[in-house]
Amino acid sequence: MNILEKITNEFDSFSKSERKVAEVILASPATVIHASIASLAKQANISEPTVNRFCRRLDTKGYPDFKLHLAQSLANGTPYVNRHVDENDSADEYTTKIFESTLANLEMARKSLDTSLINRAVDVLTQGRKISFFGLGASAIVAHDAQNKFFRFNVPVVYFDDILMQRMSSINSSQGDVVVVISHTGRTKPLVEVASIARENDATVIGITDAGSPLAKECNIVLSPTVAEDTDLYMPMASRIAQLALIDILATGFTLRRGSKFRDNLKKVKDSLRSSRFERKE
Amino acid sequence: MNILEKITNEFDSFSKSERKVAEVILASPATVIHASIASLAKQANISEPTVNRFCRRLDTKGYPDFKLHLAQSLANGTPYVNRHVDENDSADEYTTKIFESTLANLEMARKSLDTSLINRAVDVLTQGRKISFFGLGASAIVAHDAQNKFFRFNVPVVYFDDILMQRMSSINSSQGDVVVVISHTGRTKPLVEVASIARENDATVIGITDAGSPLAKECNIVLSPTVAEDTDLYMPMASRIAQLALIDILATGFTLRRGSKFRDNLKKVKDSLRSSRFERKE
DNA sequence: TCAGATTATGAAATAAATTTACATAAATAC
DNA sequence: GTATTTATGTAAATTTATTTCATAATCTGA
Repeated sequence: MNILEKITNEFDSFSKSERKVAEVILASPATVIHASIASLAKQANISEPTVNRFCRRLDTKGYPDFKLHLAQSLANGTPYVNRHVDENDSADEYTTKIFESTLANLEMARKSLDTSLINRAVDVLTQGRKISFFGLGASAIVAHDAQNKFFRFNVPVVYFDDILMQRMSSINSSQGDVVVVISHTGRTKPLVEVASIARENDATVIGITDAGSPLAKECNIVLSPTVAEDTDLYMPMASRIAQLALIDILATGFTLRRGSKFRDNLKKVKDSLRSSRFERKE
Repeated sequence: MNILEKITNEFDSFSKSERKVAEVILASPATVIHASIASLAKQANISEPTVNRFCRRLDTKGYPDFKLHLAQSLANGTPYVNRHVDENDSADEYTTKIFESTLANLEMARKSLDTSLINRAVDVLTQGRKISFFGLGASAIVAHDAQNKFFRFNVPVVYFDDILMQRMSSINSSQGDVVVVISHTGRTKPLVEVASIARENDATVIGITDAGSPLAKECNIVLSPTVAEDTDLYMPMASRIAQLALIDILATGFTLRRGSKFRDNLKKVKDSLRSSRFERKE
């Protein structure tokens, strides 16, 4: 764990003097990195050995080692899922915060994904006779993107963002068909029904959704890229970006499984666009 | 610059003894972090002051400061835009690579964005009478997503992924209208024409595209989230995720500009979904 | 509330690590 | 091949960090 987070977490268990040091450190960690133990002690109004004890309490070998850890925490660009945009933020500030939060959430999603399940999902996708991607609202975009990727592979693929079309399509599905349902919360009733219908018709259902949700229960395979609870406060943000990254992963897995000859297809699709483009001059 | 890269770059300009230290450091930087100047000197078979001079040569204050820099270089986890997926990668490997590349590219996009232009774009958007988002292919998804966000603000907003609709729509635009055209390359001929038509009809055109492209020339404001050249090798990946992050930023700027009363709107939209959802149990 | 125990803190001494000053060796130029 | 510059090492000085030990603060249980 990041030592800055550790200080924050354990703050309550610190003694009076330790809290003083902690406050000074948290206030400006970047300055502390270049301070000697003496100057830090002075800033915090405590003695040098107390600083030293503080460092050891945090499982470092001593003050210099502590500074090393601190430097590393800072270098990580500080992953602050929790840095919320504020009313009076400048363009510069909210831009930074949104990027930081997106990065931190992607990192989180990556850790939460089970690669053995990804592997199984890729298996299923490559063996599928027909692939359908269903999503509503922000997840419709992810489904749309998935179609855009998979159609390049020259496999039958459809995408619907209309609940009626999704229903009709899943009623017509059968063994060998793969249905991918996408929903961040996994609690959208009509979509849960769609998944259920698809299963009743023997299609394999892959869910890109919250692992414990009602939707997840209807799926054969559940992939759940988890992001921080509070990031989609007013509108979907981090969740859909994490879902898109997952689509990239599935598409990549798909092409790898299909072998190298197959990859020529991709090039063909890409080249087909050329005539509608302005040439690059360089 | 990363101090490890710096050592590599300047290696040729080092003296004989300096090279010895450099070699030891490059061989196992993680070990050096915990070594004293004496032990490093011994390992490199040179004297302590030489190590010290080596550190200063690299623009650090001395050995401890050098270790700090080194620690930070290591902490950065090494940004791997260039770690390409390999034929024989396991699910675990390609998952990691895609996440890393996405993260690195987002970081890159963040650095490339000019926040003062974002600020101007937000100005234009808040003052627009009607907002249109146009994109084709993978960028259509981004336009789709933008519509999904901006319609929540209760402003007239449309999105088209069909080139004919885009043309018709821009022919009908007029002063006060804002047209946002999205294209990674900025070289898709029909879309450049659409932008040109919109401008002729006095709409304000915001481009989310490559800064030097033909499309950029037709825009009043150009926002260009730059990603590494080779990441969209076979299909759009990093580019569209960076574009989506930019949409988040514009949408956030929009809500901030509109003030707090306005944010109730967002809550209303979100609440309206409740009845179609399964309740959470916890 | 108070004695006794425990824990926290700081002053001074010690130990460790780093830097400086200076001398010598190596490399380069003329 | 000597003069000059540059590179390196030894040893001393300085800075920095740690340990020891005494004292102060806090807590425990009658």
